[in-house]
Amino acid sequence: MSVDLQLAPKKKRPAGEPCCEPVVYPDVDRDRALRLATVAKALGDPIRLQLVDVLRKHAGKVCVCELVPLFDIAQPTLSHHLKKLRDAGIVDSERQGLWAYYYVLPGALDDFASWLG
Amino acid sequence: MSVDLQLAPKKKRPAGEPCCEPVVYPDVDRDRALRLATVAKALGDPIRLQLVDVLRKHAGKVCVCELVPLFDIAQPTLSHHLKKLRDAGIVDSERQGLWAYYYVLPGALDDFASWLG
DNA sequence: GGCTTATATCCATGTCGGTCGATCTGCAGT
DNA sequence: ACTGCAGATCGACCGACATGGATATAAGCC
Repeated sequence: MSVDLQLAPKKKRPAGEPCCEPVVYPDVDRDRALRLATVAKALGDPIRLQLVDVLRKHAGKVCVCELVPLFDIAQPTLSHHLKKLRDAGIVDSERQGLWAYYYVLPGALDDFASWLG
Repeated sequence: MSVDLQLAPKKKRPAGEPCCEPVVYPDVDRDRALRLATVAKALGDPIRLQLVDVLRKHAGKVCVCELVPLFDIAQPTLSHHLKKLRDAGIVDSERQGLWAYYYVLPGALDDFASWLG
């Protein structure tokens, strides 16, 4: 787990020259780092990344039954990955009768994208 | 592991209406998804994300001895995280005498940033 | 009601990841 | 050579995660 970043205290150096120029300052506090890392971790699997890619490129909601044949994994595994993405706040789902439709939550990746610059 | 995405085959639906409009097409192939997910996974830890944030904001190379006091973790743990970032191709290090200096590899995050849009 | 289909949940298993203490490697200074 | 320090590696522990088979839930069709 991370902690709130603060300026590095001056420590005695063995020799004359310091190890590096001045200090290092942080811009991202612990909570924001946790939120950003949560999104990154959810995207840290090739299948989930491809899922998000497909959902983003496709305007509107996509039925799970369209997603299953795209990957070489069992259906419960795909459902598991979709749940991970839902828990990370990246996608959401909507049931219509037998089928479930998934879509990327608008702005879900904006914070991460702006951090990347 | 993911597979190459292809168009969803037409499957028989139980009732008349199809489950969703046409089909879904992919833009990211398996190899690119693997590369992007590797970067995302490396950023999927709050400490590593803060590390990258500090290194990016600081022009030039940063000594490890400046990084250690920023976090509430043991030194081997920080070294482990830095190694993860190095293995992911995000940062690199350079030794000068006793000290090691880390820096973000130029363009290491460009592909990921452009995927995010 | 009974059958089929779509999706989610449960469960077991094997692997991966974060953490830290101990230890090792280099380097610098005496 | 000896001592001290910075950083990396090793080993172990433990919890998290990916995977898939079996099962549950839920809705349409006959």
